[in-house]
Amino acid sequence: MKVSASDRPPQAAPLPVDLADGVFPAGCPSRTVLDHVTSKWGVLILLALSEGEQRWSDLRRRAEGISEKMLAQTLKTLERDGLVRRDAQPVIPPRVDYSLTERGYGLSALLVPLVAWAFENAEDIVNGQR
Amino acid sequence: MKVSASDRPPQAAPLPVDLADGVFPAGCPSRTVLDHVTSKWGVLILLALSEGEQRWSDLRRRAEGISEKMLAQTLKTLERDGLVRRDAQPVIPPRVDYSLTERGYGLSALLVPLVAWAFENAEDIVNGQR
DNA sequence: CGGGATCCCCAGGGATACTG
DNA sequence: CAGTATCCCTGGGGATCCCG
Repeated sequence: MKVSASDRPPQAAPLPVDLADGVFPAGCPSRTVLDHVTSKWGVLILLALSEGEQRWSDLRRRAEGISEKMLAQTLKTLERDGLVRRDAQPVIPPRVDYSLTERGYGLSALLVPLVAWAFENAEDIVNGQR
Repeated sequence: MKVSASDRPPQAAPLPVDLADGVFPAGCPSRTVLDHVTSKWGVLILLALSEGEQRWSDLRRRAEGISEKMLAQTLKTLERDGLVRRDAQPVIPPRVDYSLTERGYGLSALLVPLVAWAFENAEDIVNGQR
């Protein structure tokens, strides 16, 4: 059964079926990946790295409020997902650089507009709260 | 000190300064908004609603695995943020329709490519794990 | 400097039961 | 049908100490 266009806002559009079928099921891999990528700190780290290579301490300062544990965990997850490259140099004191992989850059290109949207709409949203 | 272009992958680009300043600080509103929007269930609900108006029970079935508590909580948060519109009809049995607001649609337009990315890359990513 | 290992805590979230 | 209320628990995540 079809629904006439006037029944819903003009912007409403059906998702590609394979996308809908692929993401909504409970156990699907895309859910896991989505969780990694949209995690509280994951977004910020990915965003920071989209500006280029950064050191551990840079990231720690950049993602204000992150604990060492969560930074390590987030970076490890993103590295396992093939989104972040880790370059450890065997010097004293140690120096480790993190950067995005090709795939990581592809993702960050989608994340940047999202974060920009959040930034632009944040004030309106919190104001509407009261 | 400047870094020459060859030192980093060609895709690396600085974020707009106001964006970087706005999102990385700990207490900023954009962090909160971002957390709502990228929350585990928030993304799926927003995505489902991007296809048009849906009822509570539709959403519950769609976002497979969500508990009633989390569905209620997620919808309430998104409604407070002005992203989701709630239309309760005073009939027996009750019927409540949820749909995206104008702002919600703007957001979903950014979310769809992200979820599509997750779906397309999910297999590669989990395969790379072993 | 860049982490790893531990301990510990509370709130995020599930399950169940009830209601308008 | 569309929620609310309650109980309960575990694992996400902070704090701290240590090590190469």
